[in-house]
Amino acid sequence: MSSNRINTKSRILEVTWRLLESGNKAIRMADIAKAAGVSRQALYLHFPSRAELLVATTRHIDKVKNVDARLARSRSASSGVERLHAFVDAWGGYIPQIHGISVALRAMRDTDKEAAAAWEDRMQAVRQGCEAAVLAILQDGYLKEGITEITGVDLLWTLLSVENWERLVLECGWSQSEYEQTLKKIAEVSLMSQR
Amino acid sequence: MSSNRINTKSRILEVTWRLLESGNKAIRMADIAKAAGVSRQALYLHFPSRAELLVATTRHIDKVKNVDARLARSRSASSGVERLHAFVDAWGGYIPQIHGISVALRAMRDTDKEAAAAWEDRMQAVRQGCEAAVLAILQDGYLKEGITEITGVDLLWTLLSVENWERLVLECGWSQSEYEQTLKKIAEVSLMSQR
DNA sequence: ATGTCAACTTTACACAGTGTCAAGTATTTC
DNA sequence: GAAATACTTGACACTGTGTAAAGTTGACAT
Repeated sequence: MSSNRINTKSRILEVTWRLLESGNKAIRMADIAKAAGVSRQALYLHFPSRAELLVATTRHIDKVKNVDARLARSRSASSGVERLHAFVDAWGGYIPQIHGISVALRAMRDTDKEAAAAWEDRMQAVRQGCEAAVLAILQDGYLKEGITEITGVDLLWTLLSVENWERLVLECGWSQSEYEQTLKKIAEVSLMSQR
Repeated sequence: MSSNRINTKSRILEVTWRLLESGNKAIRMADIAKAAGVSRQALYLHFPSRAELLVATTRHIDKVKNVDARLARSRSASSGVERLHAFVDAWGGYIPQIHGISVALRAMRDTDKEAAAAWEDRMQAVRQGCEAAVLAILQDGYLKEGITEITGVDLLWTLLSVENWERLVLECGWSQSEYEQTLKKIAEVSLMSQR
């Protein structure tokens, strides 16, 4: 029954995702096992460690939610502003989906290299999106005076951090659209010369 | 020897501070004890738990660095912009000093209520500073259209988060003055109507 | 029908770090 | 010289991760 193994494996991933989404920050291996209806040890038959289970869950979510397609849309924009807006929509809209797992991964960063690397990787992908947007603005000739390409990317990347989303949406109670609109505006006034 | 007890206690606080400043994220009770030249158990004679030791260290740093005096200076500014700038200087300049302990406190938030409360408390103090600045801008009549007092505070508070400082200064390699200058500018263009 | 293999379960245990407990020691203080 | 203070030492409970080994169950092949 090799299909059984596959079923169990993806069931574990689904369950992990669901538990992390619940907002409970202290999800243990035992919790995941219980929710998946397997023994705690069975988890280690499929994933070598907690960190790798979380990383695999991230990849699983990416696959299901189709990140690539989301981000591709921002690449087709013609002008710099459009590209900026499209990217804020794409990434900003994706944050809520991966928020649960992002909390777990970040919490493991200090103790686990794998988790740190996985999060770093994800962040570099976001940074690339920022880079493309800033470059498009630069090529349009609208990059603000005093902002270099690099500092512009640093800035946009920082503005669009998951932590800022958490603060505004979860802590301050902003709606997702308020978040997206405001961040677009701030990114604009911070990066682009207004005429 | 009651003075001995006091010496040991403050030595523990100093050593904890120093170790946290070192950037090593995994400081254990045993490490602190060793560095302070006492047994691990002696720590529990002075502080009931790791969380309370960290909280006490925070208060100790505040006392030594004189936070209150720092923040008081921003309160004496006359105009809104000045107040904004003074607050960014005061808080932004304080972040590097408390960064080590802030990392430790935030890492404990998930598992420890005390640590969570201590950090929350600190953040609310910062928020009050933000509130005062935004209010001053509002009273000057320069608060940007579309920004309410509350959203303005949310925004400034988010911009001035320790996490954003970490990203720009530690991760992106900005200097402290680059950080301060840029944040002042962004806060200005985000919150104030430019004439 | 029987044996084999894969996908589990069960039980046990090592390990790290926090926090508790009890008994012992050294120095001061009255 | 007794009592109090500020420790030390050593043992241990607890939680969560990860490892190891032996047992169970069902599908499938011959």
